[in-house]
Amino acid sequence: MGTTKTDLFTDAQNQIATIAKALGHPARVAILEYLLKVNECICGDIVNELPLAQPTVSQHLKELKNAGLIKGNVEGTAICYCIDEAAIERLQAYFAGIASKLSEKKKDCC
Amino acid sequence: MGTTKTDLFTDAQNQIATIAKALGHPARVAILEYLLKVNECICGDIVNELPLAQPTVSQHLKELKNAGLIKGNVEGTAICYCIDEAAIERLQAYFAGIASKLSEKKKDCC
DNA sequence: TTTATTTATCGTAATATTGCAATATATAAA
DNA sequence: TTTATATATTGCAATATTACGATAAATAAA
Repeated sequence: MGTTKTDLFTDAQNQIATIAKALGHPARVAILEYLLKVNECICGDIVNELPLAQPTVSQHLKELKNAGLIKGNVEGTAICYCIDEAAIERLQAYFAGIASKLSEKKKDCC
Repeated sequence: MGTTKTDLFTDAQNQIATIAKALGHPARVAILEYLLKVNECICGDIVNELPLAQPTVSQHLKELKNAGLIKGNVEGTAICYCIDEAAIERLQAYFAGIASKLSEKKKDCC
């Protein structure tokens, strides 16, 4: 118990869930928005932007990276992080698809 | 510890995180997709669609409802569930906004 | 080499999530 | 009222997440 039964669902469902889960924490949303605001690779600097301790930020960055939402390369002493467009586009396409299917049908329920 | 420090982030960041978190489990993605496929209110039936026990499904439905992703009304013995368009549209707009800002800038990094 | 700086990892405590059996609740049907 | 059916809640065990201090690793600068 306590473990998500991923084998019972499709790959597509698991992939969406993985990306969504990575954004399921405000610190990780804040990191994404900061990377977007600066709009270029950030080398160092992210830790100072967040009201959390350095190991905690490092852990959140790792989760975003594992989920494919950000990319990062070693750049000397610092690390160069930026948003991975592919993941964002996948999410955007997914929800746009749902929204368009929803608009096709009746709203007179619930 | 173990608790997310929501007070350190903006309301907007917490709202996105809450909705994303609700979709951070494949069973809840599957529920959303099932509601979309049927494209009308579902009264009963959801439990049979998922490979999980009834209390587990009930719990997932509760989380989707708390996050505002689905709506549900009591309908006799059954419960009528359907997708809440507003939440989907908020997500779609959020990611579309990120995607468009990303496309404005250089890609020659990371 | 030594020192400073930056990020990652380890270890751990507190809390949250997942899943389900058992049970409760609520309504429909007999 | 009794029975059947559908969903919710409770309680619990297993696991995951969150957060951070301490420490390691890796590179730049002195």
